[in-house]
Amino acid sequence: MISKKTKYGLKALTYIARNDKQMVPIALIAERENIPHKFLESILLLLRKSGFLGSKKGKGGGYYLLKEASDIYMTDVMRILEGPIAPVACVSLNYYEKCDDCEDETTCSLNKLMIQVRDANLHVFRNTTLEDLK
Amino acid sequence: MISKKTKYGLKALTYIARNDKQMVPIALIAERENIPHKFLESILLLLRKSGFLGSKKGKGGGYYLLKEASDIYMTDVMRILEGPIAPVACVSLNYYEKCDDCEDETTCSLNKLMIQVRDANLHVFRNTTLEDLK
DNA sequence: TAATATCCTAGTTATCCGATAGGATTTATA
DNA sequence: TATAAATCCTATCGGATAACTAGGATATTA
Repeated sequence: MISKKTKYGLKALTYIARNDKQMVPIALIAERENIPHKFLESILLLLRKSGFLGSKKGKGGGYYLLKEASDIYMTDVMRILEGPIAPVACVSLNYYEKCDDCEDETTCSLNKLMIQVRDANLHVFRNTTLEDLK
Repeated sequence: MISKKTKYGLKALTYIARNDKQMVPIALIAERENIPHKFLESILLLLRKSGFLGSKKGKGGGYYLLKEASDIYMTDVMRILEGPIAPVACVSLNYYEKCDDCEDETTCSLNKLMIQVRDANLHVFRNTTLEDLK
């Protein structure tokens, strides 16, 4: 199950994408999408620092997409918001970590299944961009 | 990412499946698979109460499969150990729950993506049995 | 009756999730 | 130039959950 952070983040990105070429303030998204204002603030800050969003301060300011929605892939968004796409770190492409309970990955009984799950999810996320959520 | 409970549970089931027709005591699995004994105990208890395992107390006792490994589907195991397969409750087949932030699921921007993710995972789990992990 | 198992309930500890507080900074506009 | 409207940033907090442990009750075998 994905976190609320991820869910809110995706909804916010979609909202911003729908209002492209305009500044979208946090307060507007928060209200329309029923997301706690301060929580959303921290999420948008993260998305900005991760290079998805630009922002402008002050009156009339807000957030906007730095790229075309069709160039924003779910793989990248999910990794920032939710973390690894793989179900276990030992089969993660971007967040690899060795299992401490497992001697040898090649003989681990779960390895094949975990890779299948990873790839199934990757396939979906690689073939979906923010444009598809609009 | 799956919990250690799920990981340990799957490893234990596989271990038991490999030693089918024999009683397998917790202590043996714990040692061979590097799983904390007491933690594993609670997991096997759950798997027994969920109908995957049978057990026998006392000397020479242990756990055994109640069904053929090829009849134990990952969908069922994952739902018990990990919970919903769906990434959000509002697209879950077995654990459905309405979103509190969402008015209408049919117009929710995430709905289609979430269903795709759910189905991708379901497809893997429906086509994998414990036999495949042996 | 001693050794070996599971059964069961109830903890404990640490981490993370979800959300909030409160001010600093920047910008537009009246 | 004052003020309102935004983001920026750090810090914090309560509650839930994950991971694991304790300790005995109960059953079985030899």
